[in-house]
Amino acid sequence: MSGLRIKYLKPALVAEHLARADALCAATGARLTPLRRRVLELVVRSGRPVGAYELLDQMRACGHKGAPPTVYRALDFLQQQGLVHRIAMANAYVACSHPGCDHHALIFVCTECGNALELEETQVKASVAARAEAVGFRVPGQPIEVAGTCPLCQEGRP
Amino acid sequence: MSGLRIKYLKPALVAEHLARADALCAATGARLTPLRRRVLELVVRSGRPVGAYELLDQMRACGHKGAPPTVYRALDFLQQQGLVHRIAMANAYVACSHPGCDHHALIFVCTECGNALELEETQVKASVAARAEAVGFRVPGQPIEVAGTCPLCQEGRP
DNA sequence: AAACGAAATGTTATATTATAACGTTTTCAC
DNA sequence: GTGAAAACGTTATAATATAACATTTCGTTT
Repeated sequence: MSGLRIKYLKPALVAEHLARADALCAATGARLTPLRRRVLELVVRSGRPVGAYELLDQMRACGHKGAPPTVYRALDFLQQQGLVHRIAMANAYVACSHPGCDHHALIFVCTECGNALELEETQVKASVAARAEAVGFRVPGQPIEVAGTCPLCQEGRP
Repeated sequence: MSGLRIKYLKPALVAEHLARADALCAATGARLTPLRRRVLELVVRSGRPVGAYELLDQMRACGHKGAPPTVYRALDFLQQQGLVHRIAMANAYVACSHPGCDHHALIFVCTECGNALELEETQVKASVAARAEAVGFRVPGQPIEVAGTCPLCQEGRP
């Protein structure tokens, strides 16, 4: 991960994302508390996978006195609600781009810049499911991470 | 990960695996030193994904005075040679089941027992490649991790 | 064989990521 | 209001991984 292109989402898109989260949680009875909502907002605003301690620093920069468990608990909740995905290969967390739907099957992660692209997808999902069935594995609908190089980083731009 | 079934490979299979590694490294000029070979042997013998510190403990149990970098460097080398895969979701390392071929495309990882199953695969690989091309991502041939539950763990056996 | 440079290994310290454990506060149902 | 459960605060620590630099080994050249 060399040049970490910063990529903040437009405020309007952030607001829209949060509103959708509000609606989803209201529908399921899950409690999107101010703290959890704040963490989600930070993840959404980043527009890319961010580390837990990065989020913690941002919380602190905004005056919040928090420790790691604060962030990790919020992230756990957000993952359970399908609002955030954990990218294992990057030890990072990214906002789900289609919360509410469970079409999300594929996340391309750029090993150069750290950005990620989540796709709605059926073909890969289907072929994985077929293969899983063949060997007796049961696979839940979690997104699949694929490492690669994004278009921008392929052009030599760091 | 509840019941961690122990699953040691038969000595004959371990020897065969190591011999193949010897041959591959001899062919490419890579130096499979005693230390690296020892680490590979431990990974192969485990027959499942193992943590770096687990390997370190085994090294120490056999009288080797080593520190983390020792194991991590050996693992880095083995990964470069395609002899070992890192399972990011488990922070663990597993022997490649088809070293030398690059058919490996898919690794099912059981979140219950921690075992993994590596498959030679073309369908998933092809659909991922198609999707990657559509969005401009370049994806190297690294195996794809898929979390799930293995047949044994589905039967209630921990 | 001696000397050199590069690769590998040893060693110490520390960074990074994540969770355990327990106390306090808030929230909600009754 | 009261009690139980959920959420949050706080401290400490576990688990994973790497930085930095010294030493040794190895292959090559002289």
